[in-house]
Amino acid sequence: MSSPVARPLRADAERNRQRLLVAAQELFRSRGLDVSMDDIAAHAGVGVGTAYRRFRSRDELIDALFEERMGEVVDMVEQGAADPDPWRGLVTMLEQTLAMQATDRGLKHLFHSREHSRRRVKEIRDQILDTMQGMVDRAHADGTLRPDVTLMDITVVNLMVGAVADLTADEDPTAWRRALALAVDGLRARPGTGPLPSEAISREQFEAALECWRPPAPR
Amino acid sequence: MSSPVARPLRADAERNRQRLLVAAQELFRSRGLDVSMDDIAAHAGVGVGTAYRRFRSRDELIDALFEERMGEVVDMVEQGAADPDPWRGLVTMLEQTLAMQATDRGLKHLFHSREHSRRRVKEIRDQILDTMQGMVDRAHADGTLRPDVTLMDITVVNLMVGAVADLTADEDPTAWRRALALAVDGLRARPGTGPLPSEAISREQFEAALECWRPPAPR
DNA sequence: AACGAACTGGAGGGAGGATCTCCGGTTACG
DNA sequence: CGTAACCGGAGATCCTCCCTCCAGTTCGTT
Repeated sequence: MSSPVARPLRADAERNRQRLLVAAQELFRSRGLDVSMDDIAAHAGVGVGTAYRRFRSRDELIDALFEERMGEVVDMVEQGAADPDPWRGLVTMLEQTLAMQATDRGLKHLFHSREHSRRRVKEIRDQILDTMQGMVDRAHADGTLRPDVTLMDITVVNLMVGAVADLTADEDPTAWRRALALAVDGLRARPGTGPLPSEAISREQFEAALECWRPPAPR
Repeated sequence: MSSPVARPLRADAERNRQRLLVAAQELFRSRGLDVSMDDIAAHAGVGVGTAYRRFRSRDELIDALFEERMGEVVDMVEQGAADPDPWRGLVTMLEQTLAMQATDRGLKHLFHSREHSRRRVKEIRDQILDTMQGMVDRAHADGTLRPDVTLMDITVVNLMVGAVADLTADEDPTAWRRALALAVDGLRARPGTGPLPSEAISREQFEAALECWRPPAPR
């Protein structure tokens, strides 16, 4: 049996733990999860040894930071799903999740990796997709969403606008909004738009594609 | 003065040179330009030493392979510009250049790096953008292109559909066509579409953004 | 068929970068 | 004030990539 009461850390140790968490948070946000422990420790103004003493590995640090935050994304999606106007719900959902991606590459990275999906990410992603499927169905019934657009097309839009967000983040953090506006106009049902070419990608294909996303090269 | 007549390579040497070129071509296409000489040599069934004997550096190999191919991209764009219907020209131009990106990550990589733009890439890119500006102007005059869409928006569409092409290339090599169809519908002029949010990105910002593109992580 | 020049493969040295350990010195706190 | 807890960061280990070097092989010429 493990010790029932873990003695609290000494004051300096706890302070350093916090510093490490803050530093990791900042670096993960701006650069994605591929940040070395050396970088994190340096950014926290602490030795690497200290970093490894508090967090056995980078994964443990990631868990400590992101466990709760993943829920935020679920909330964004469900908030959109709760909108009585399905079209507006869909659009605000895209806006919200993209705003997240634009400001937190770490969280984005987490959702895109199968690496960390050994934990809860997979289930959360499935849950989100189920909710989104409902939104798509209602927007179809409503007649506002182009009928030949599928759930996977929505995720592809998310992916492609997300790419704009990634690449332009350091130059113009709002540039993705224009790209989203264009894409959203493409999603809207309208007379005279022919059927979409090719087939919609399958869910498995999409998961596989997600997996190899990497944050843009730092400059 | 350099030797006026370079003696031809011995038969085996020439054979290996060809093998290296083919191997490099294949790897660059499928993985982008970040392929090690070790990989190329191995893929050619040849020692690394041989690779370095024939090509002083990877850059030399890249030059040998891509010098002429860059012209193809210019042709694609100019072919679109020559279309009497400006809208159709714009769309086919996007299709062509994206089809290229979907099948040749090396060429894509070359166009996106400032690294290699010390050579001709920069001028070629400028030339392409000038031609495209003309297309955009004519499509505006024609009334088919949404009036608030700028040249840079077109390049952003290219970038974002290109991201889809990148990430889905191994799963479904045609998936990008659907994404392009959606985006193109968003570009079309239509009554009732409000002004686009945010500002169009500047050319300098776009160049900077391009630079940090990386091919997706291999699986 | 035999010889010298041209060529080959791949071991290995050097550079860089990440992970993780170890220990002499420092600090908190009962 | 003593000691258990904690600290920093040098450096061991393991990658991967670049590039060189040379003993051994192959070509093509005589």
